[in-house]
Amino acid sequence: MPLITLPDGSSRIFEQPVSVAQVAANIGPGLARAALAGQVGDMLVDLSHVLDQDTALTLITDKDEAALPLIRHDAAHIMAQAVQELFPGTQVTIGPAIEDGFYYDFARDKAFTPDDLALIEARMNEIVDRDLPIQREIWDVAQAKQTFAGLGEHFKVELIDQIPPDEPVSVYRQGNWFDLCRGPHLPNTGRLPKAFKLLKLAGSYWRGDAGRPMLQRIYGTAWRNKKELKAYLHRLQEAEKRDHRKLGKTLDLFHTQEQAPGMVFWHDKGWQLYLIVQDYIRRTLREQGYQEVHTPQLLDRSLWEQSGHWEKFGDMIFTTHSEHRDYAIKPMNCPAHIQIFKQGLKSHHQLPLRLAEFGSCHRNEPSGTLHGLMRVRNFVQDDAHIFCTEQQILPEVLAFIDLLFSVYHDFGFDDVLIRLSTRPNQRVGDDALWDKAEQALQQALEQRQLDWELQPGEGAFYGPKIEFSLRDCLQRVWQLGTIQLDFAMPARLGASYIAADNTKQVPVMLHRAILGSLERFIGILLEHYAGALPTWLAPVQVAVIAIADRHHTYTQHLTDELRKHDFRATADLRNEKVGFKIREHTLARVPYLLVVGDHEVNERCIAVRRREGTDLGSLSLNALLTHLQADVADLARQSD
RNA sequence: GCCACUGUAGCUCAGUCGGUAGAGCAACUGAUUCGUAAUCAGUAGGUCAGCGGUUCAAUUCCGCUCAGUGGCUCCA
Repeated sequence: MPLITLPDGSSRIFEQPVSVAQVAANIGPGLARAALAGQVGDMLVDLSHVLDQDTALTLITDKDEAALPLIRHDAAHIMAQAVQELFPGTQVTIGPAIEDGFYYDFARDKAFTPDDLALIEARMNEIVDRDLPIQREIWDVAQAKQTFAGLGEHFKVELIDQIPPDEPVSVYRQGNWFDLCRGPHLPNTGRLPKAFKLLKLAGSYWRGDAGRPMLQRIYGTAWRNKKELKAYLHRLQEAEKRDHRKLGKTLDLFHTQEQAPGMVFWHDKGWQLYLIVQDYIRRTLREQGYQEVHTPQLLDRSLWEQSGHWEKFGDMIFTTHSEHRDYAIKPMNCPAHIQIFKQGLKSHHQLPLRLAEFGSCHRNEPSGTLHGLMRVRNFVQDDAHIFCTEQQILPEVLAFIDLLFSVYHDFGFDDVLIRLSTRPNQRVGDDALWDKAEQALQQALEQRQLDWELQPGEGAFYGPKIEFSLRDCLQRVWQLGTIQLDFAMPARLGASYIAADNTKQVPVMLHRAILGSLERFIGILLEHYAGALPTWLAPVQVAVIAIADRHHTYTQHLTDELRKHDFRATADLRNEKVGFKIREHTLARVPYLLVVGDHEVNERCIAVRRREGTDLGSLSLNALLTHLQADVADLARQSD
C-alpha cells in the first residue's frame, strides 16, 4: 500500500504497487498526457517505473527543466537508431546527454560526412513520427552479452562486462531497435519534441583513451520546443561574434601565421593591452611583497633532468645546442627561480621569499591542441614561486586566494570555477608529503568557504594544485590561475635555508599564477567583453573627432592635453563625415568619442559621446578629465 | 598526436560539372569641408596555402605537406 506524496504536500494511497504513469493518470488525464518521467528523490525514473513503497514523487513534464536531460538522452538514442538504419554495420557505443545537447559515439569504417547529418536528422524525424513505444527490459548478463556479440556490437559487450554484478542490465527497446542503457527514457519516440539539430562531427577515443580506437562522434542539440532551439542557435551565432580570434583581427590587436604556429604577433593595440595587464599585475605583486626577477631563456638540459621535467615532458621541450651542449628553451621558470634562491645562504628570517617573473616560456604543445590565444606554444605567465616553511603554507595559500579574487574582480570576473587536483599515478615524493600537501590546500579552500570540485589524480607530478578557471564565449573552460604545492623540486635542485635551530632545511615551494598565461587571459578578457574593454584596459580610450579642417588645431590640442594626462587618445583629422568617423570608432570599441566643431572651438568645450551611443553632453576639458579619471580608477568594477 | 572538415584580393565571401577568377568593404587618386553608426566618382589589387600526379589544359580531379577550425587525448 504505497503512500505517494506529491510536491504540493498532498498524498495519495494506492492498494498495490503503481507505476509513475498510473499515479499521473490518477491525478488527472491532462497530467497523464503531459508526463514524461518521474522524479524520486534525486533520481529520474521512467513512467513505467513501479513504486511499491511510500515515497515522494515529482512528475516531470516538458514544463520542467528536468525534462531536458531526458529529451537529450532520447535524442541520442533516436539518432543512434537512425544511424544504424541508414548505415548498417555501424556499431553503437555510448551516447549521453550533455550541457545544451547530446552526442553519440559510433564505430564505422567509413567516415560520416557533413551531408550525412542532414540524412540522419531526417530519419530521426521519421522515427519520432513512428511514435514507437520505448520499453525498459531487464536482461540476464549472459543473454545480453550473447545478443550484443551476435549483432557485432563489441563495444557494448565491453560495457556489459563492466556493469557491477549488483546492478541490473537494462535494455531500452524502441520498435525493433534496442540499446543497452541505464535510462530513464521517454515513454514513446513521439514524445521527443521536434526541436533538435545535429551540429558537428568529431573524433573521440573509445573510453577517452588515446591508446584505443578512434570513434566518430556526432554532436547535436535538443530542446523542449522550437523556440528554445532557435534561441540556442542564436546564442551560438552571437558567441561567434565574440570569438577572440575574430576580434583580434577586426580590432587590429594581433595575428598568427603559418610560419610561427602557436605563437603570436602582437600589433600595437594588442600589445598596449598586454602591457596594461602586465603593469597592473607587476604593481600588485610588488604591493604584496613579491620580488620581480628575470632569468635566462636557455638553460642546460642537466637542470631539467635533475628537476624531472626532462623525463616527463622531454618531447614537449624545445631544445637547441651549442658547442656540444644541449639547452632547453625554458618551458617554465621554476628551476631558474630555485637558482636565484640558492645564491647565498638563506635564513628562515627571509621566508617566505616570493620570486615573480614574467618569463617567456615555450612548450611544444601538440599541433591539434593549439587554439588562438588560449593554447599557444609561446606564452608569458604572471608566474611566481613562494619559498616558505611548512607553517607558512596555509597563510600564503590564503593570501594568494584573496589576491586572486581581488584581481579577477578588478578585471570584471566573478564567476570562477575552482578545482582541487590531487596526486597522480606518476609522481615524485612520498605519500606522507602528499597527504600533508593535499590537506593544506583543502583547508585553505574550506577556510574561505569556496565551492570547489575534486579532481582525483589530476595533480602535477610534484604536488597537488588548486586551479581557477573561467569560461570562454562557447562555454569552454580554461584554466587561468593556479597554486601548486611542491615539496619535491627544491630538494631535487638542492635548495635549503638555515632554520631557527641552526639546522639546514629544505623550503616548501608554492608555484602560483593568477592570470596564468597572459595570452590566454587576454583571449578570455576579449571574449568576456566582446571587445568592448573597460576604459582602463582599452588600447585607445578616447577618439577626438574633428568635423572640418578648421577644427584641427583645437582637436589636436585636446588630444595632446588628454595624452599629457596619461590617457590614450587619438585625433581623427581625416576628411570624412562625422557619422562615418563615429561609426568607425564605435566599431573599434573606443569608449569615448569627442566631437569638435564650431561650437566646441568657440565655447572651448567638448561634445562627449560613449561608445554605447549615450550622449554625455558638452563638457569642459577639466570636467572631462575628472570623468575619465573616475572611470579608469573604477577599473572593471561597474563601468559600462 | 588522433579523427573530420576548411584554405580564392588586406577583410568577409561568391565562383569554375577541368578552358588561368568576381562582389561588397578596405586601399589609392580626385571632388566634397560636412554635427553624432557608412559622401560621391574613378583606379589599382589575386602563381586561387605549398609541392607533386593525372590531363592537350588543373584554382577545380587525385596524392602528399603545411596551417587553421571543431572535437578527442594531452597540458609541468
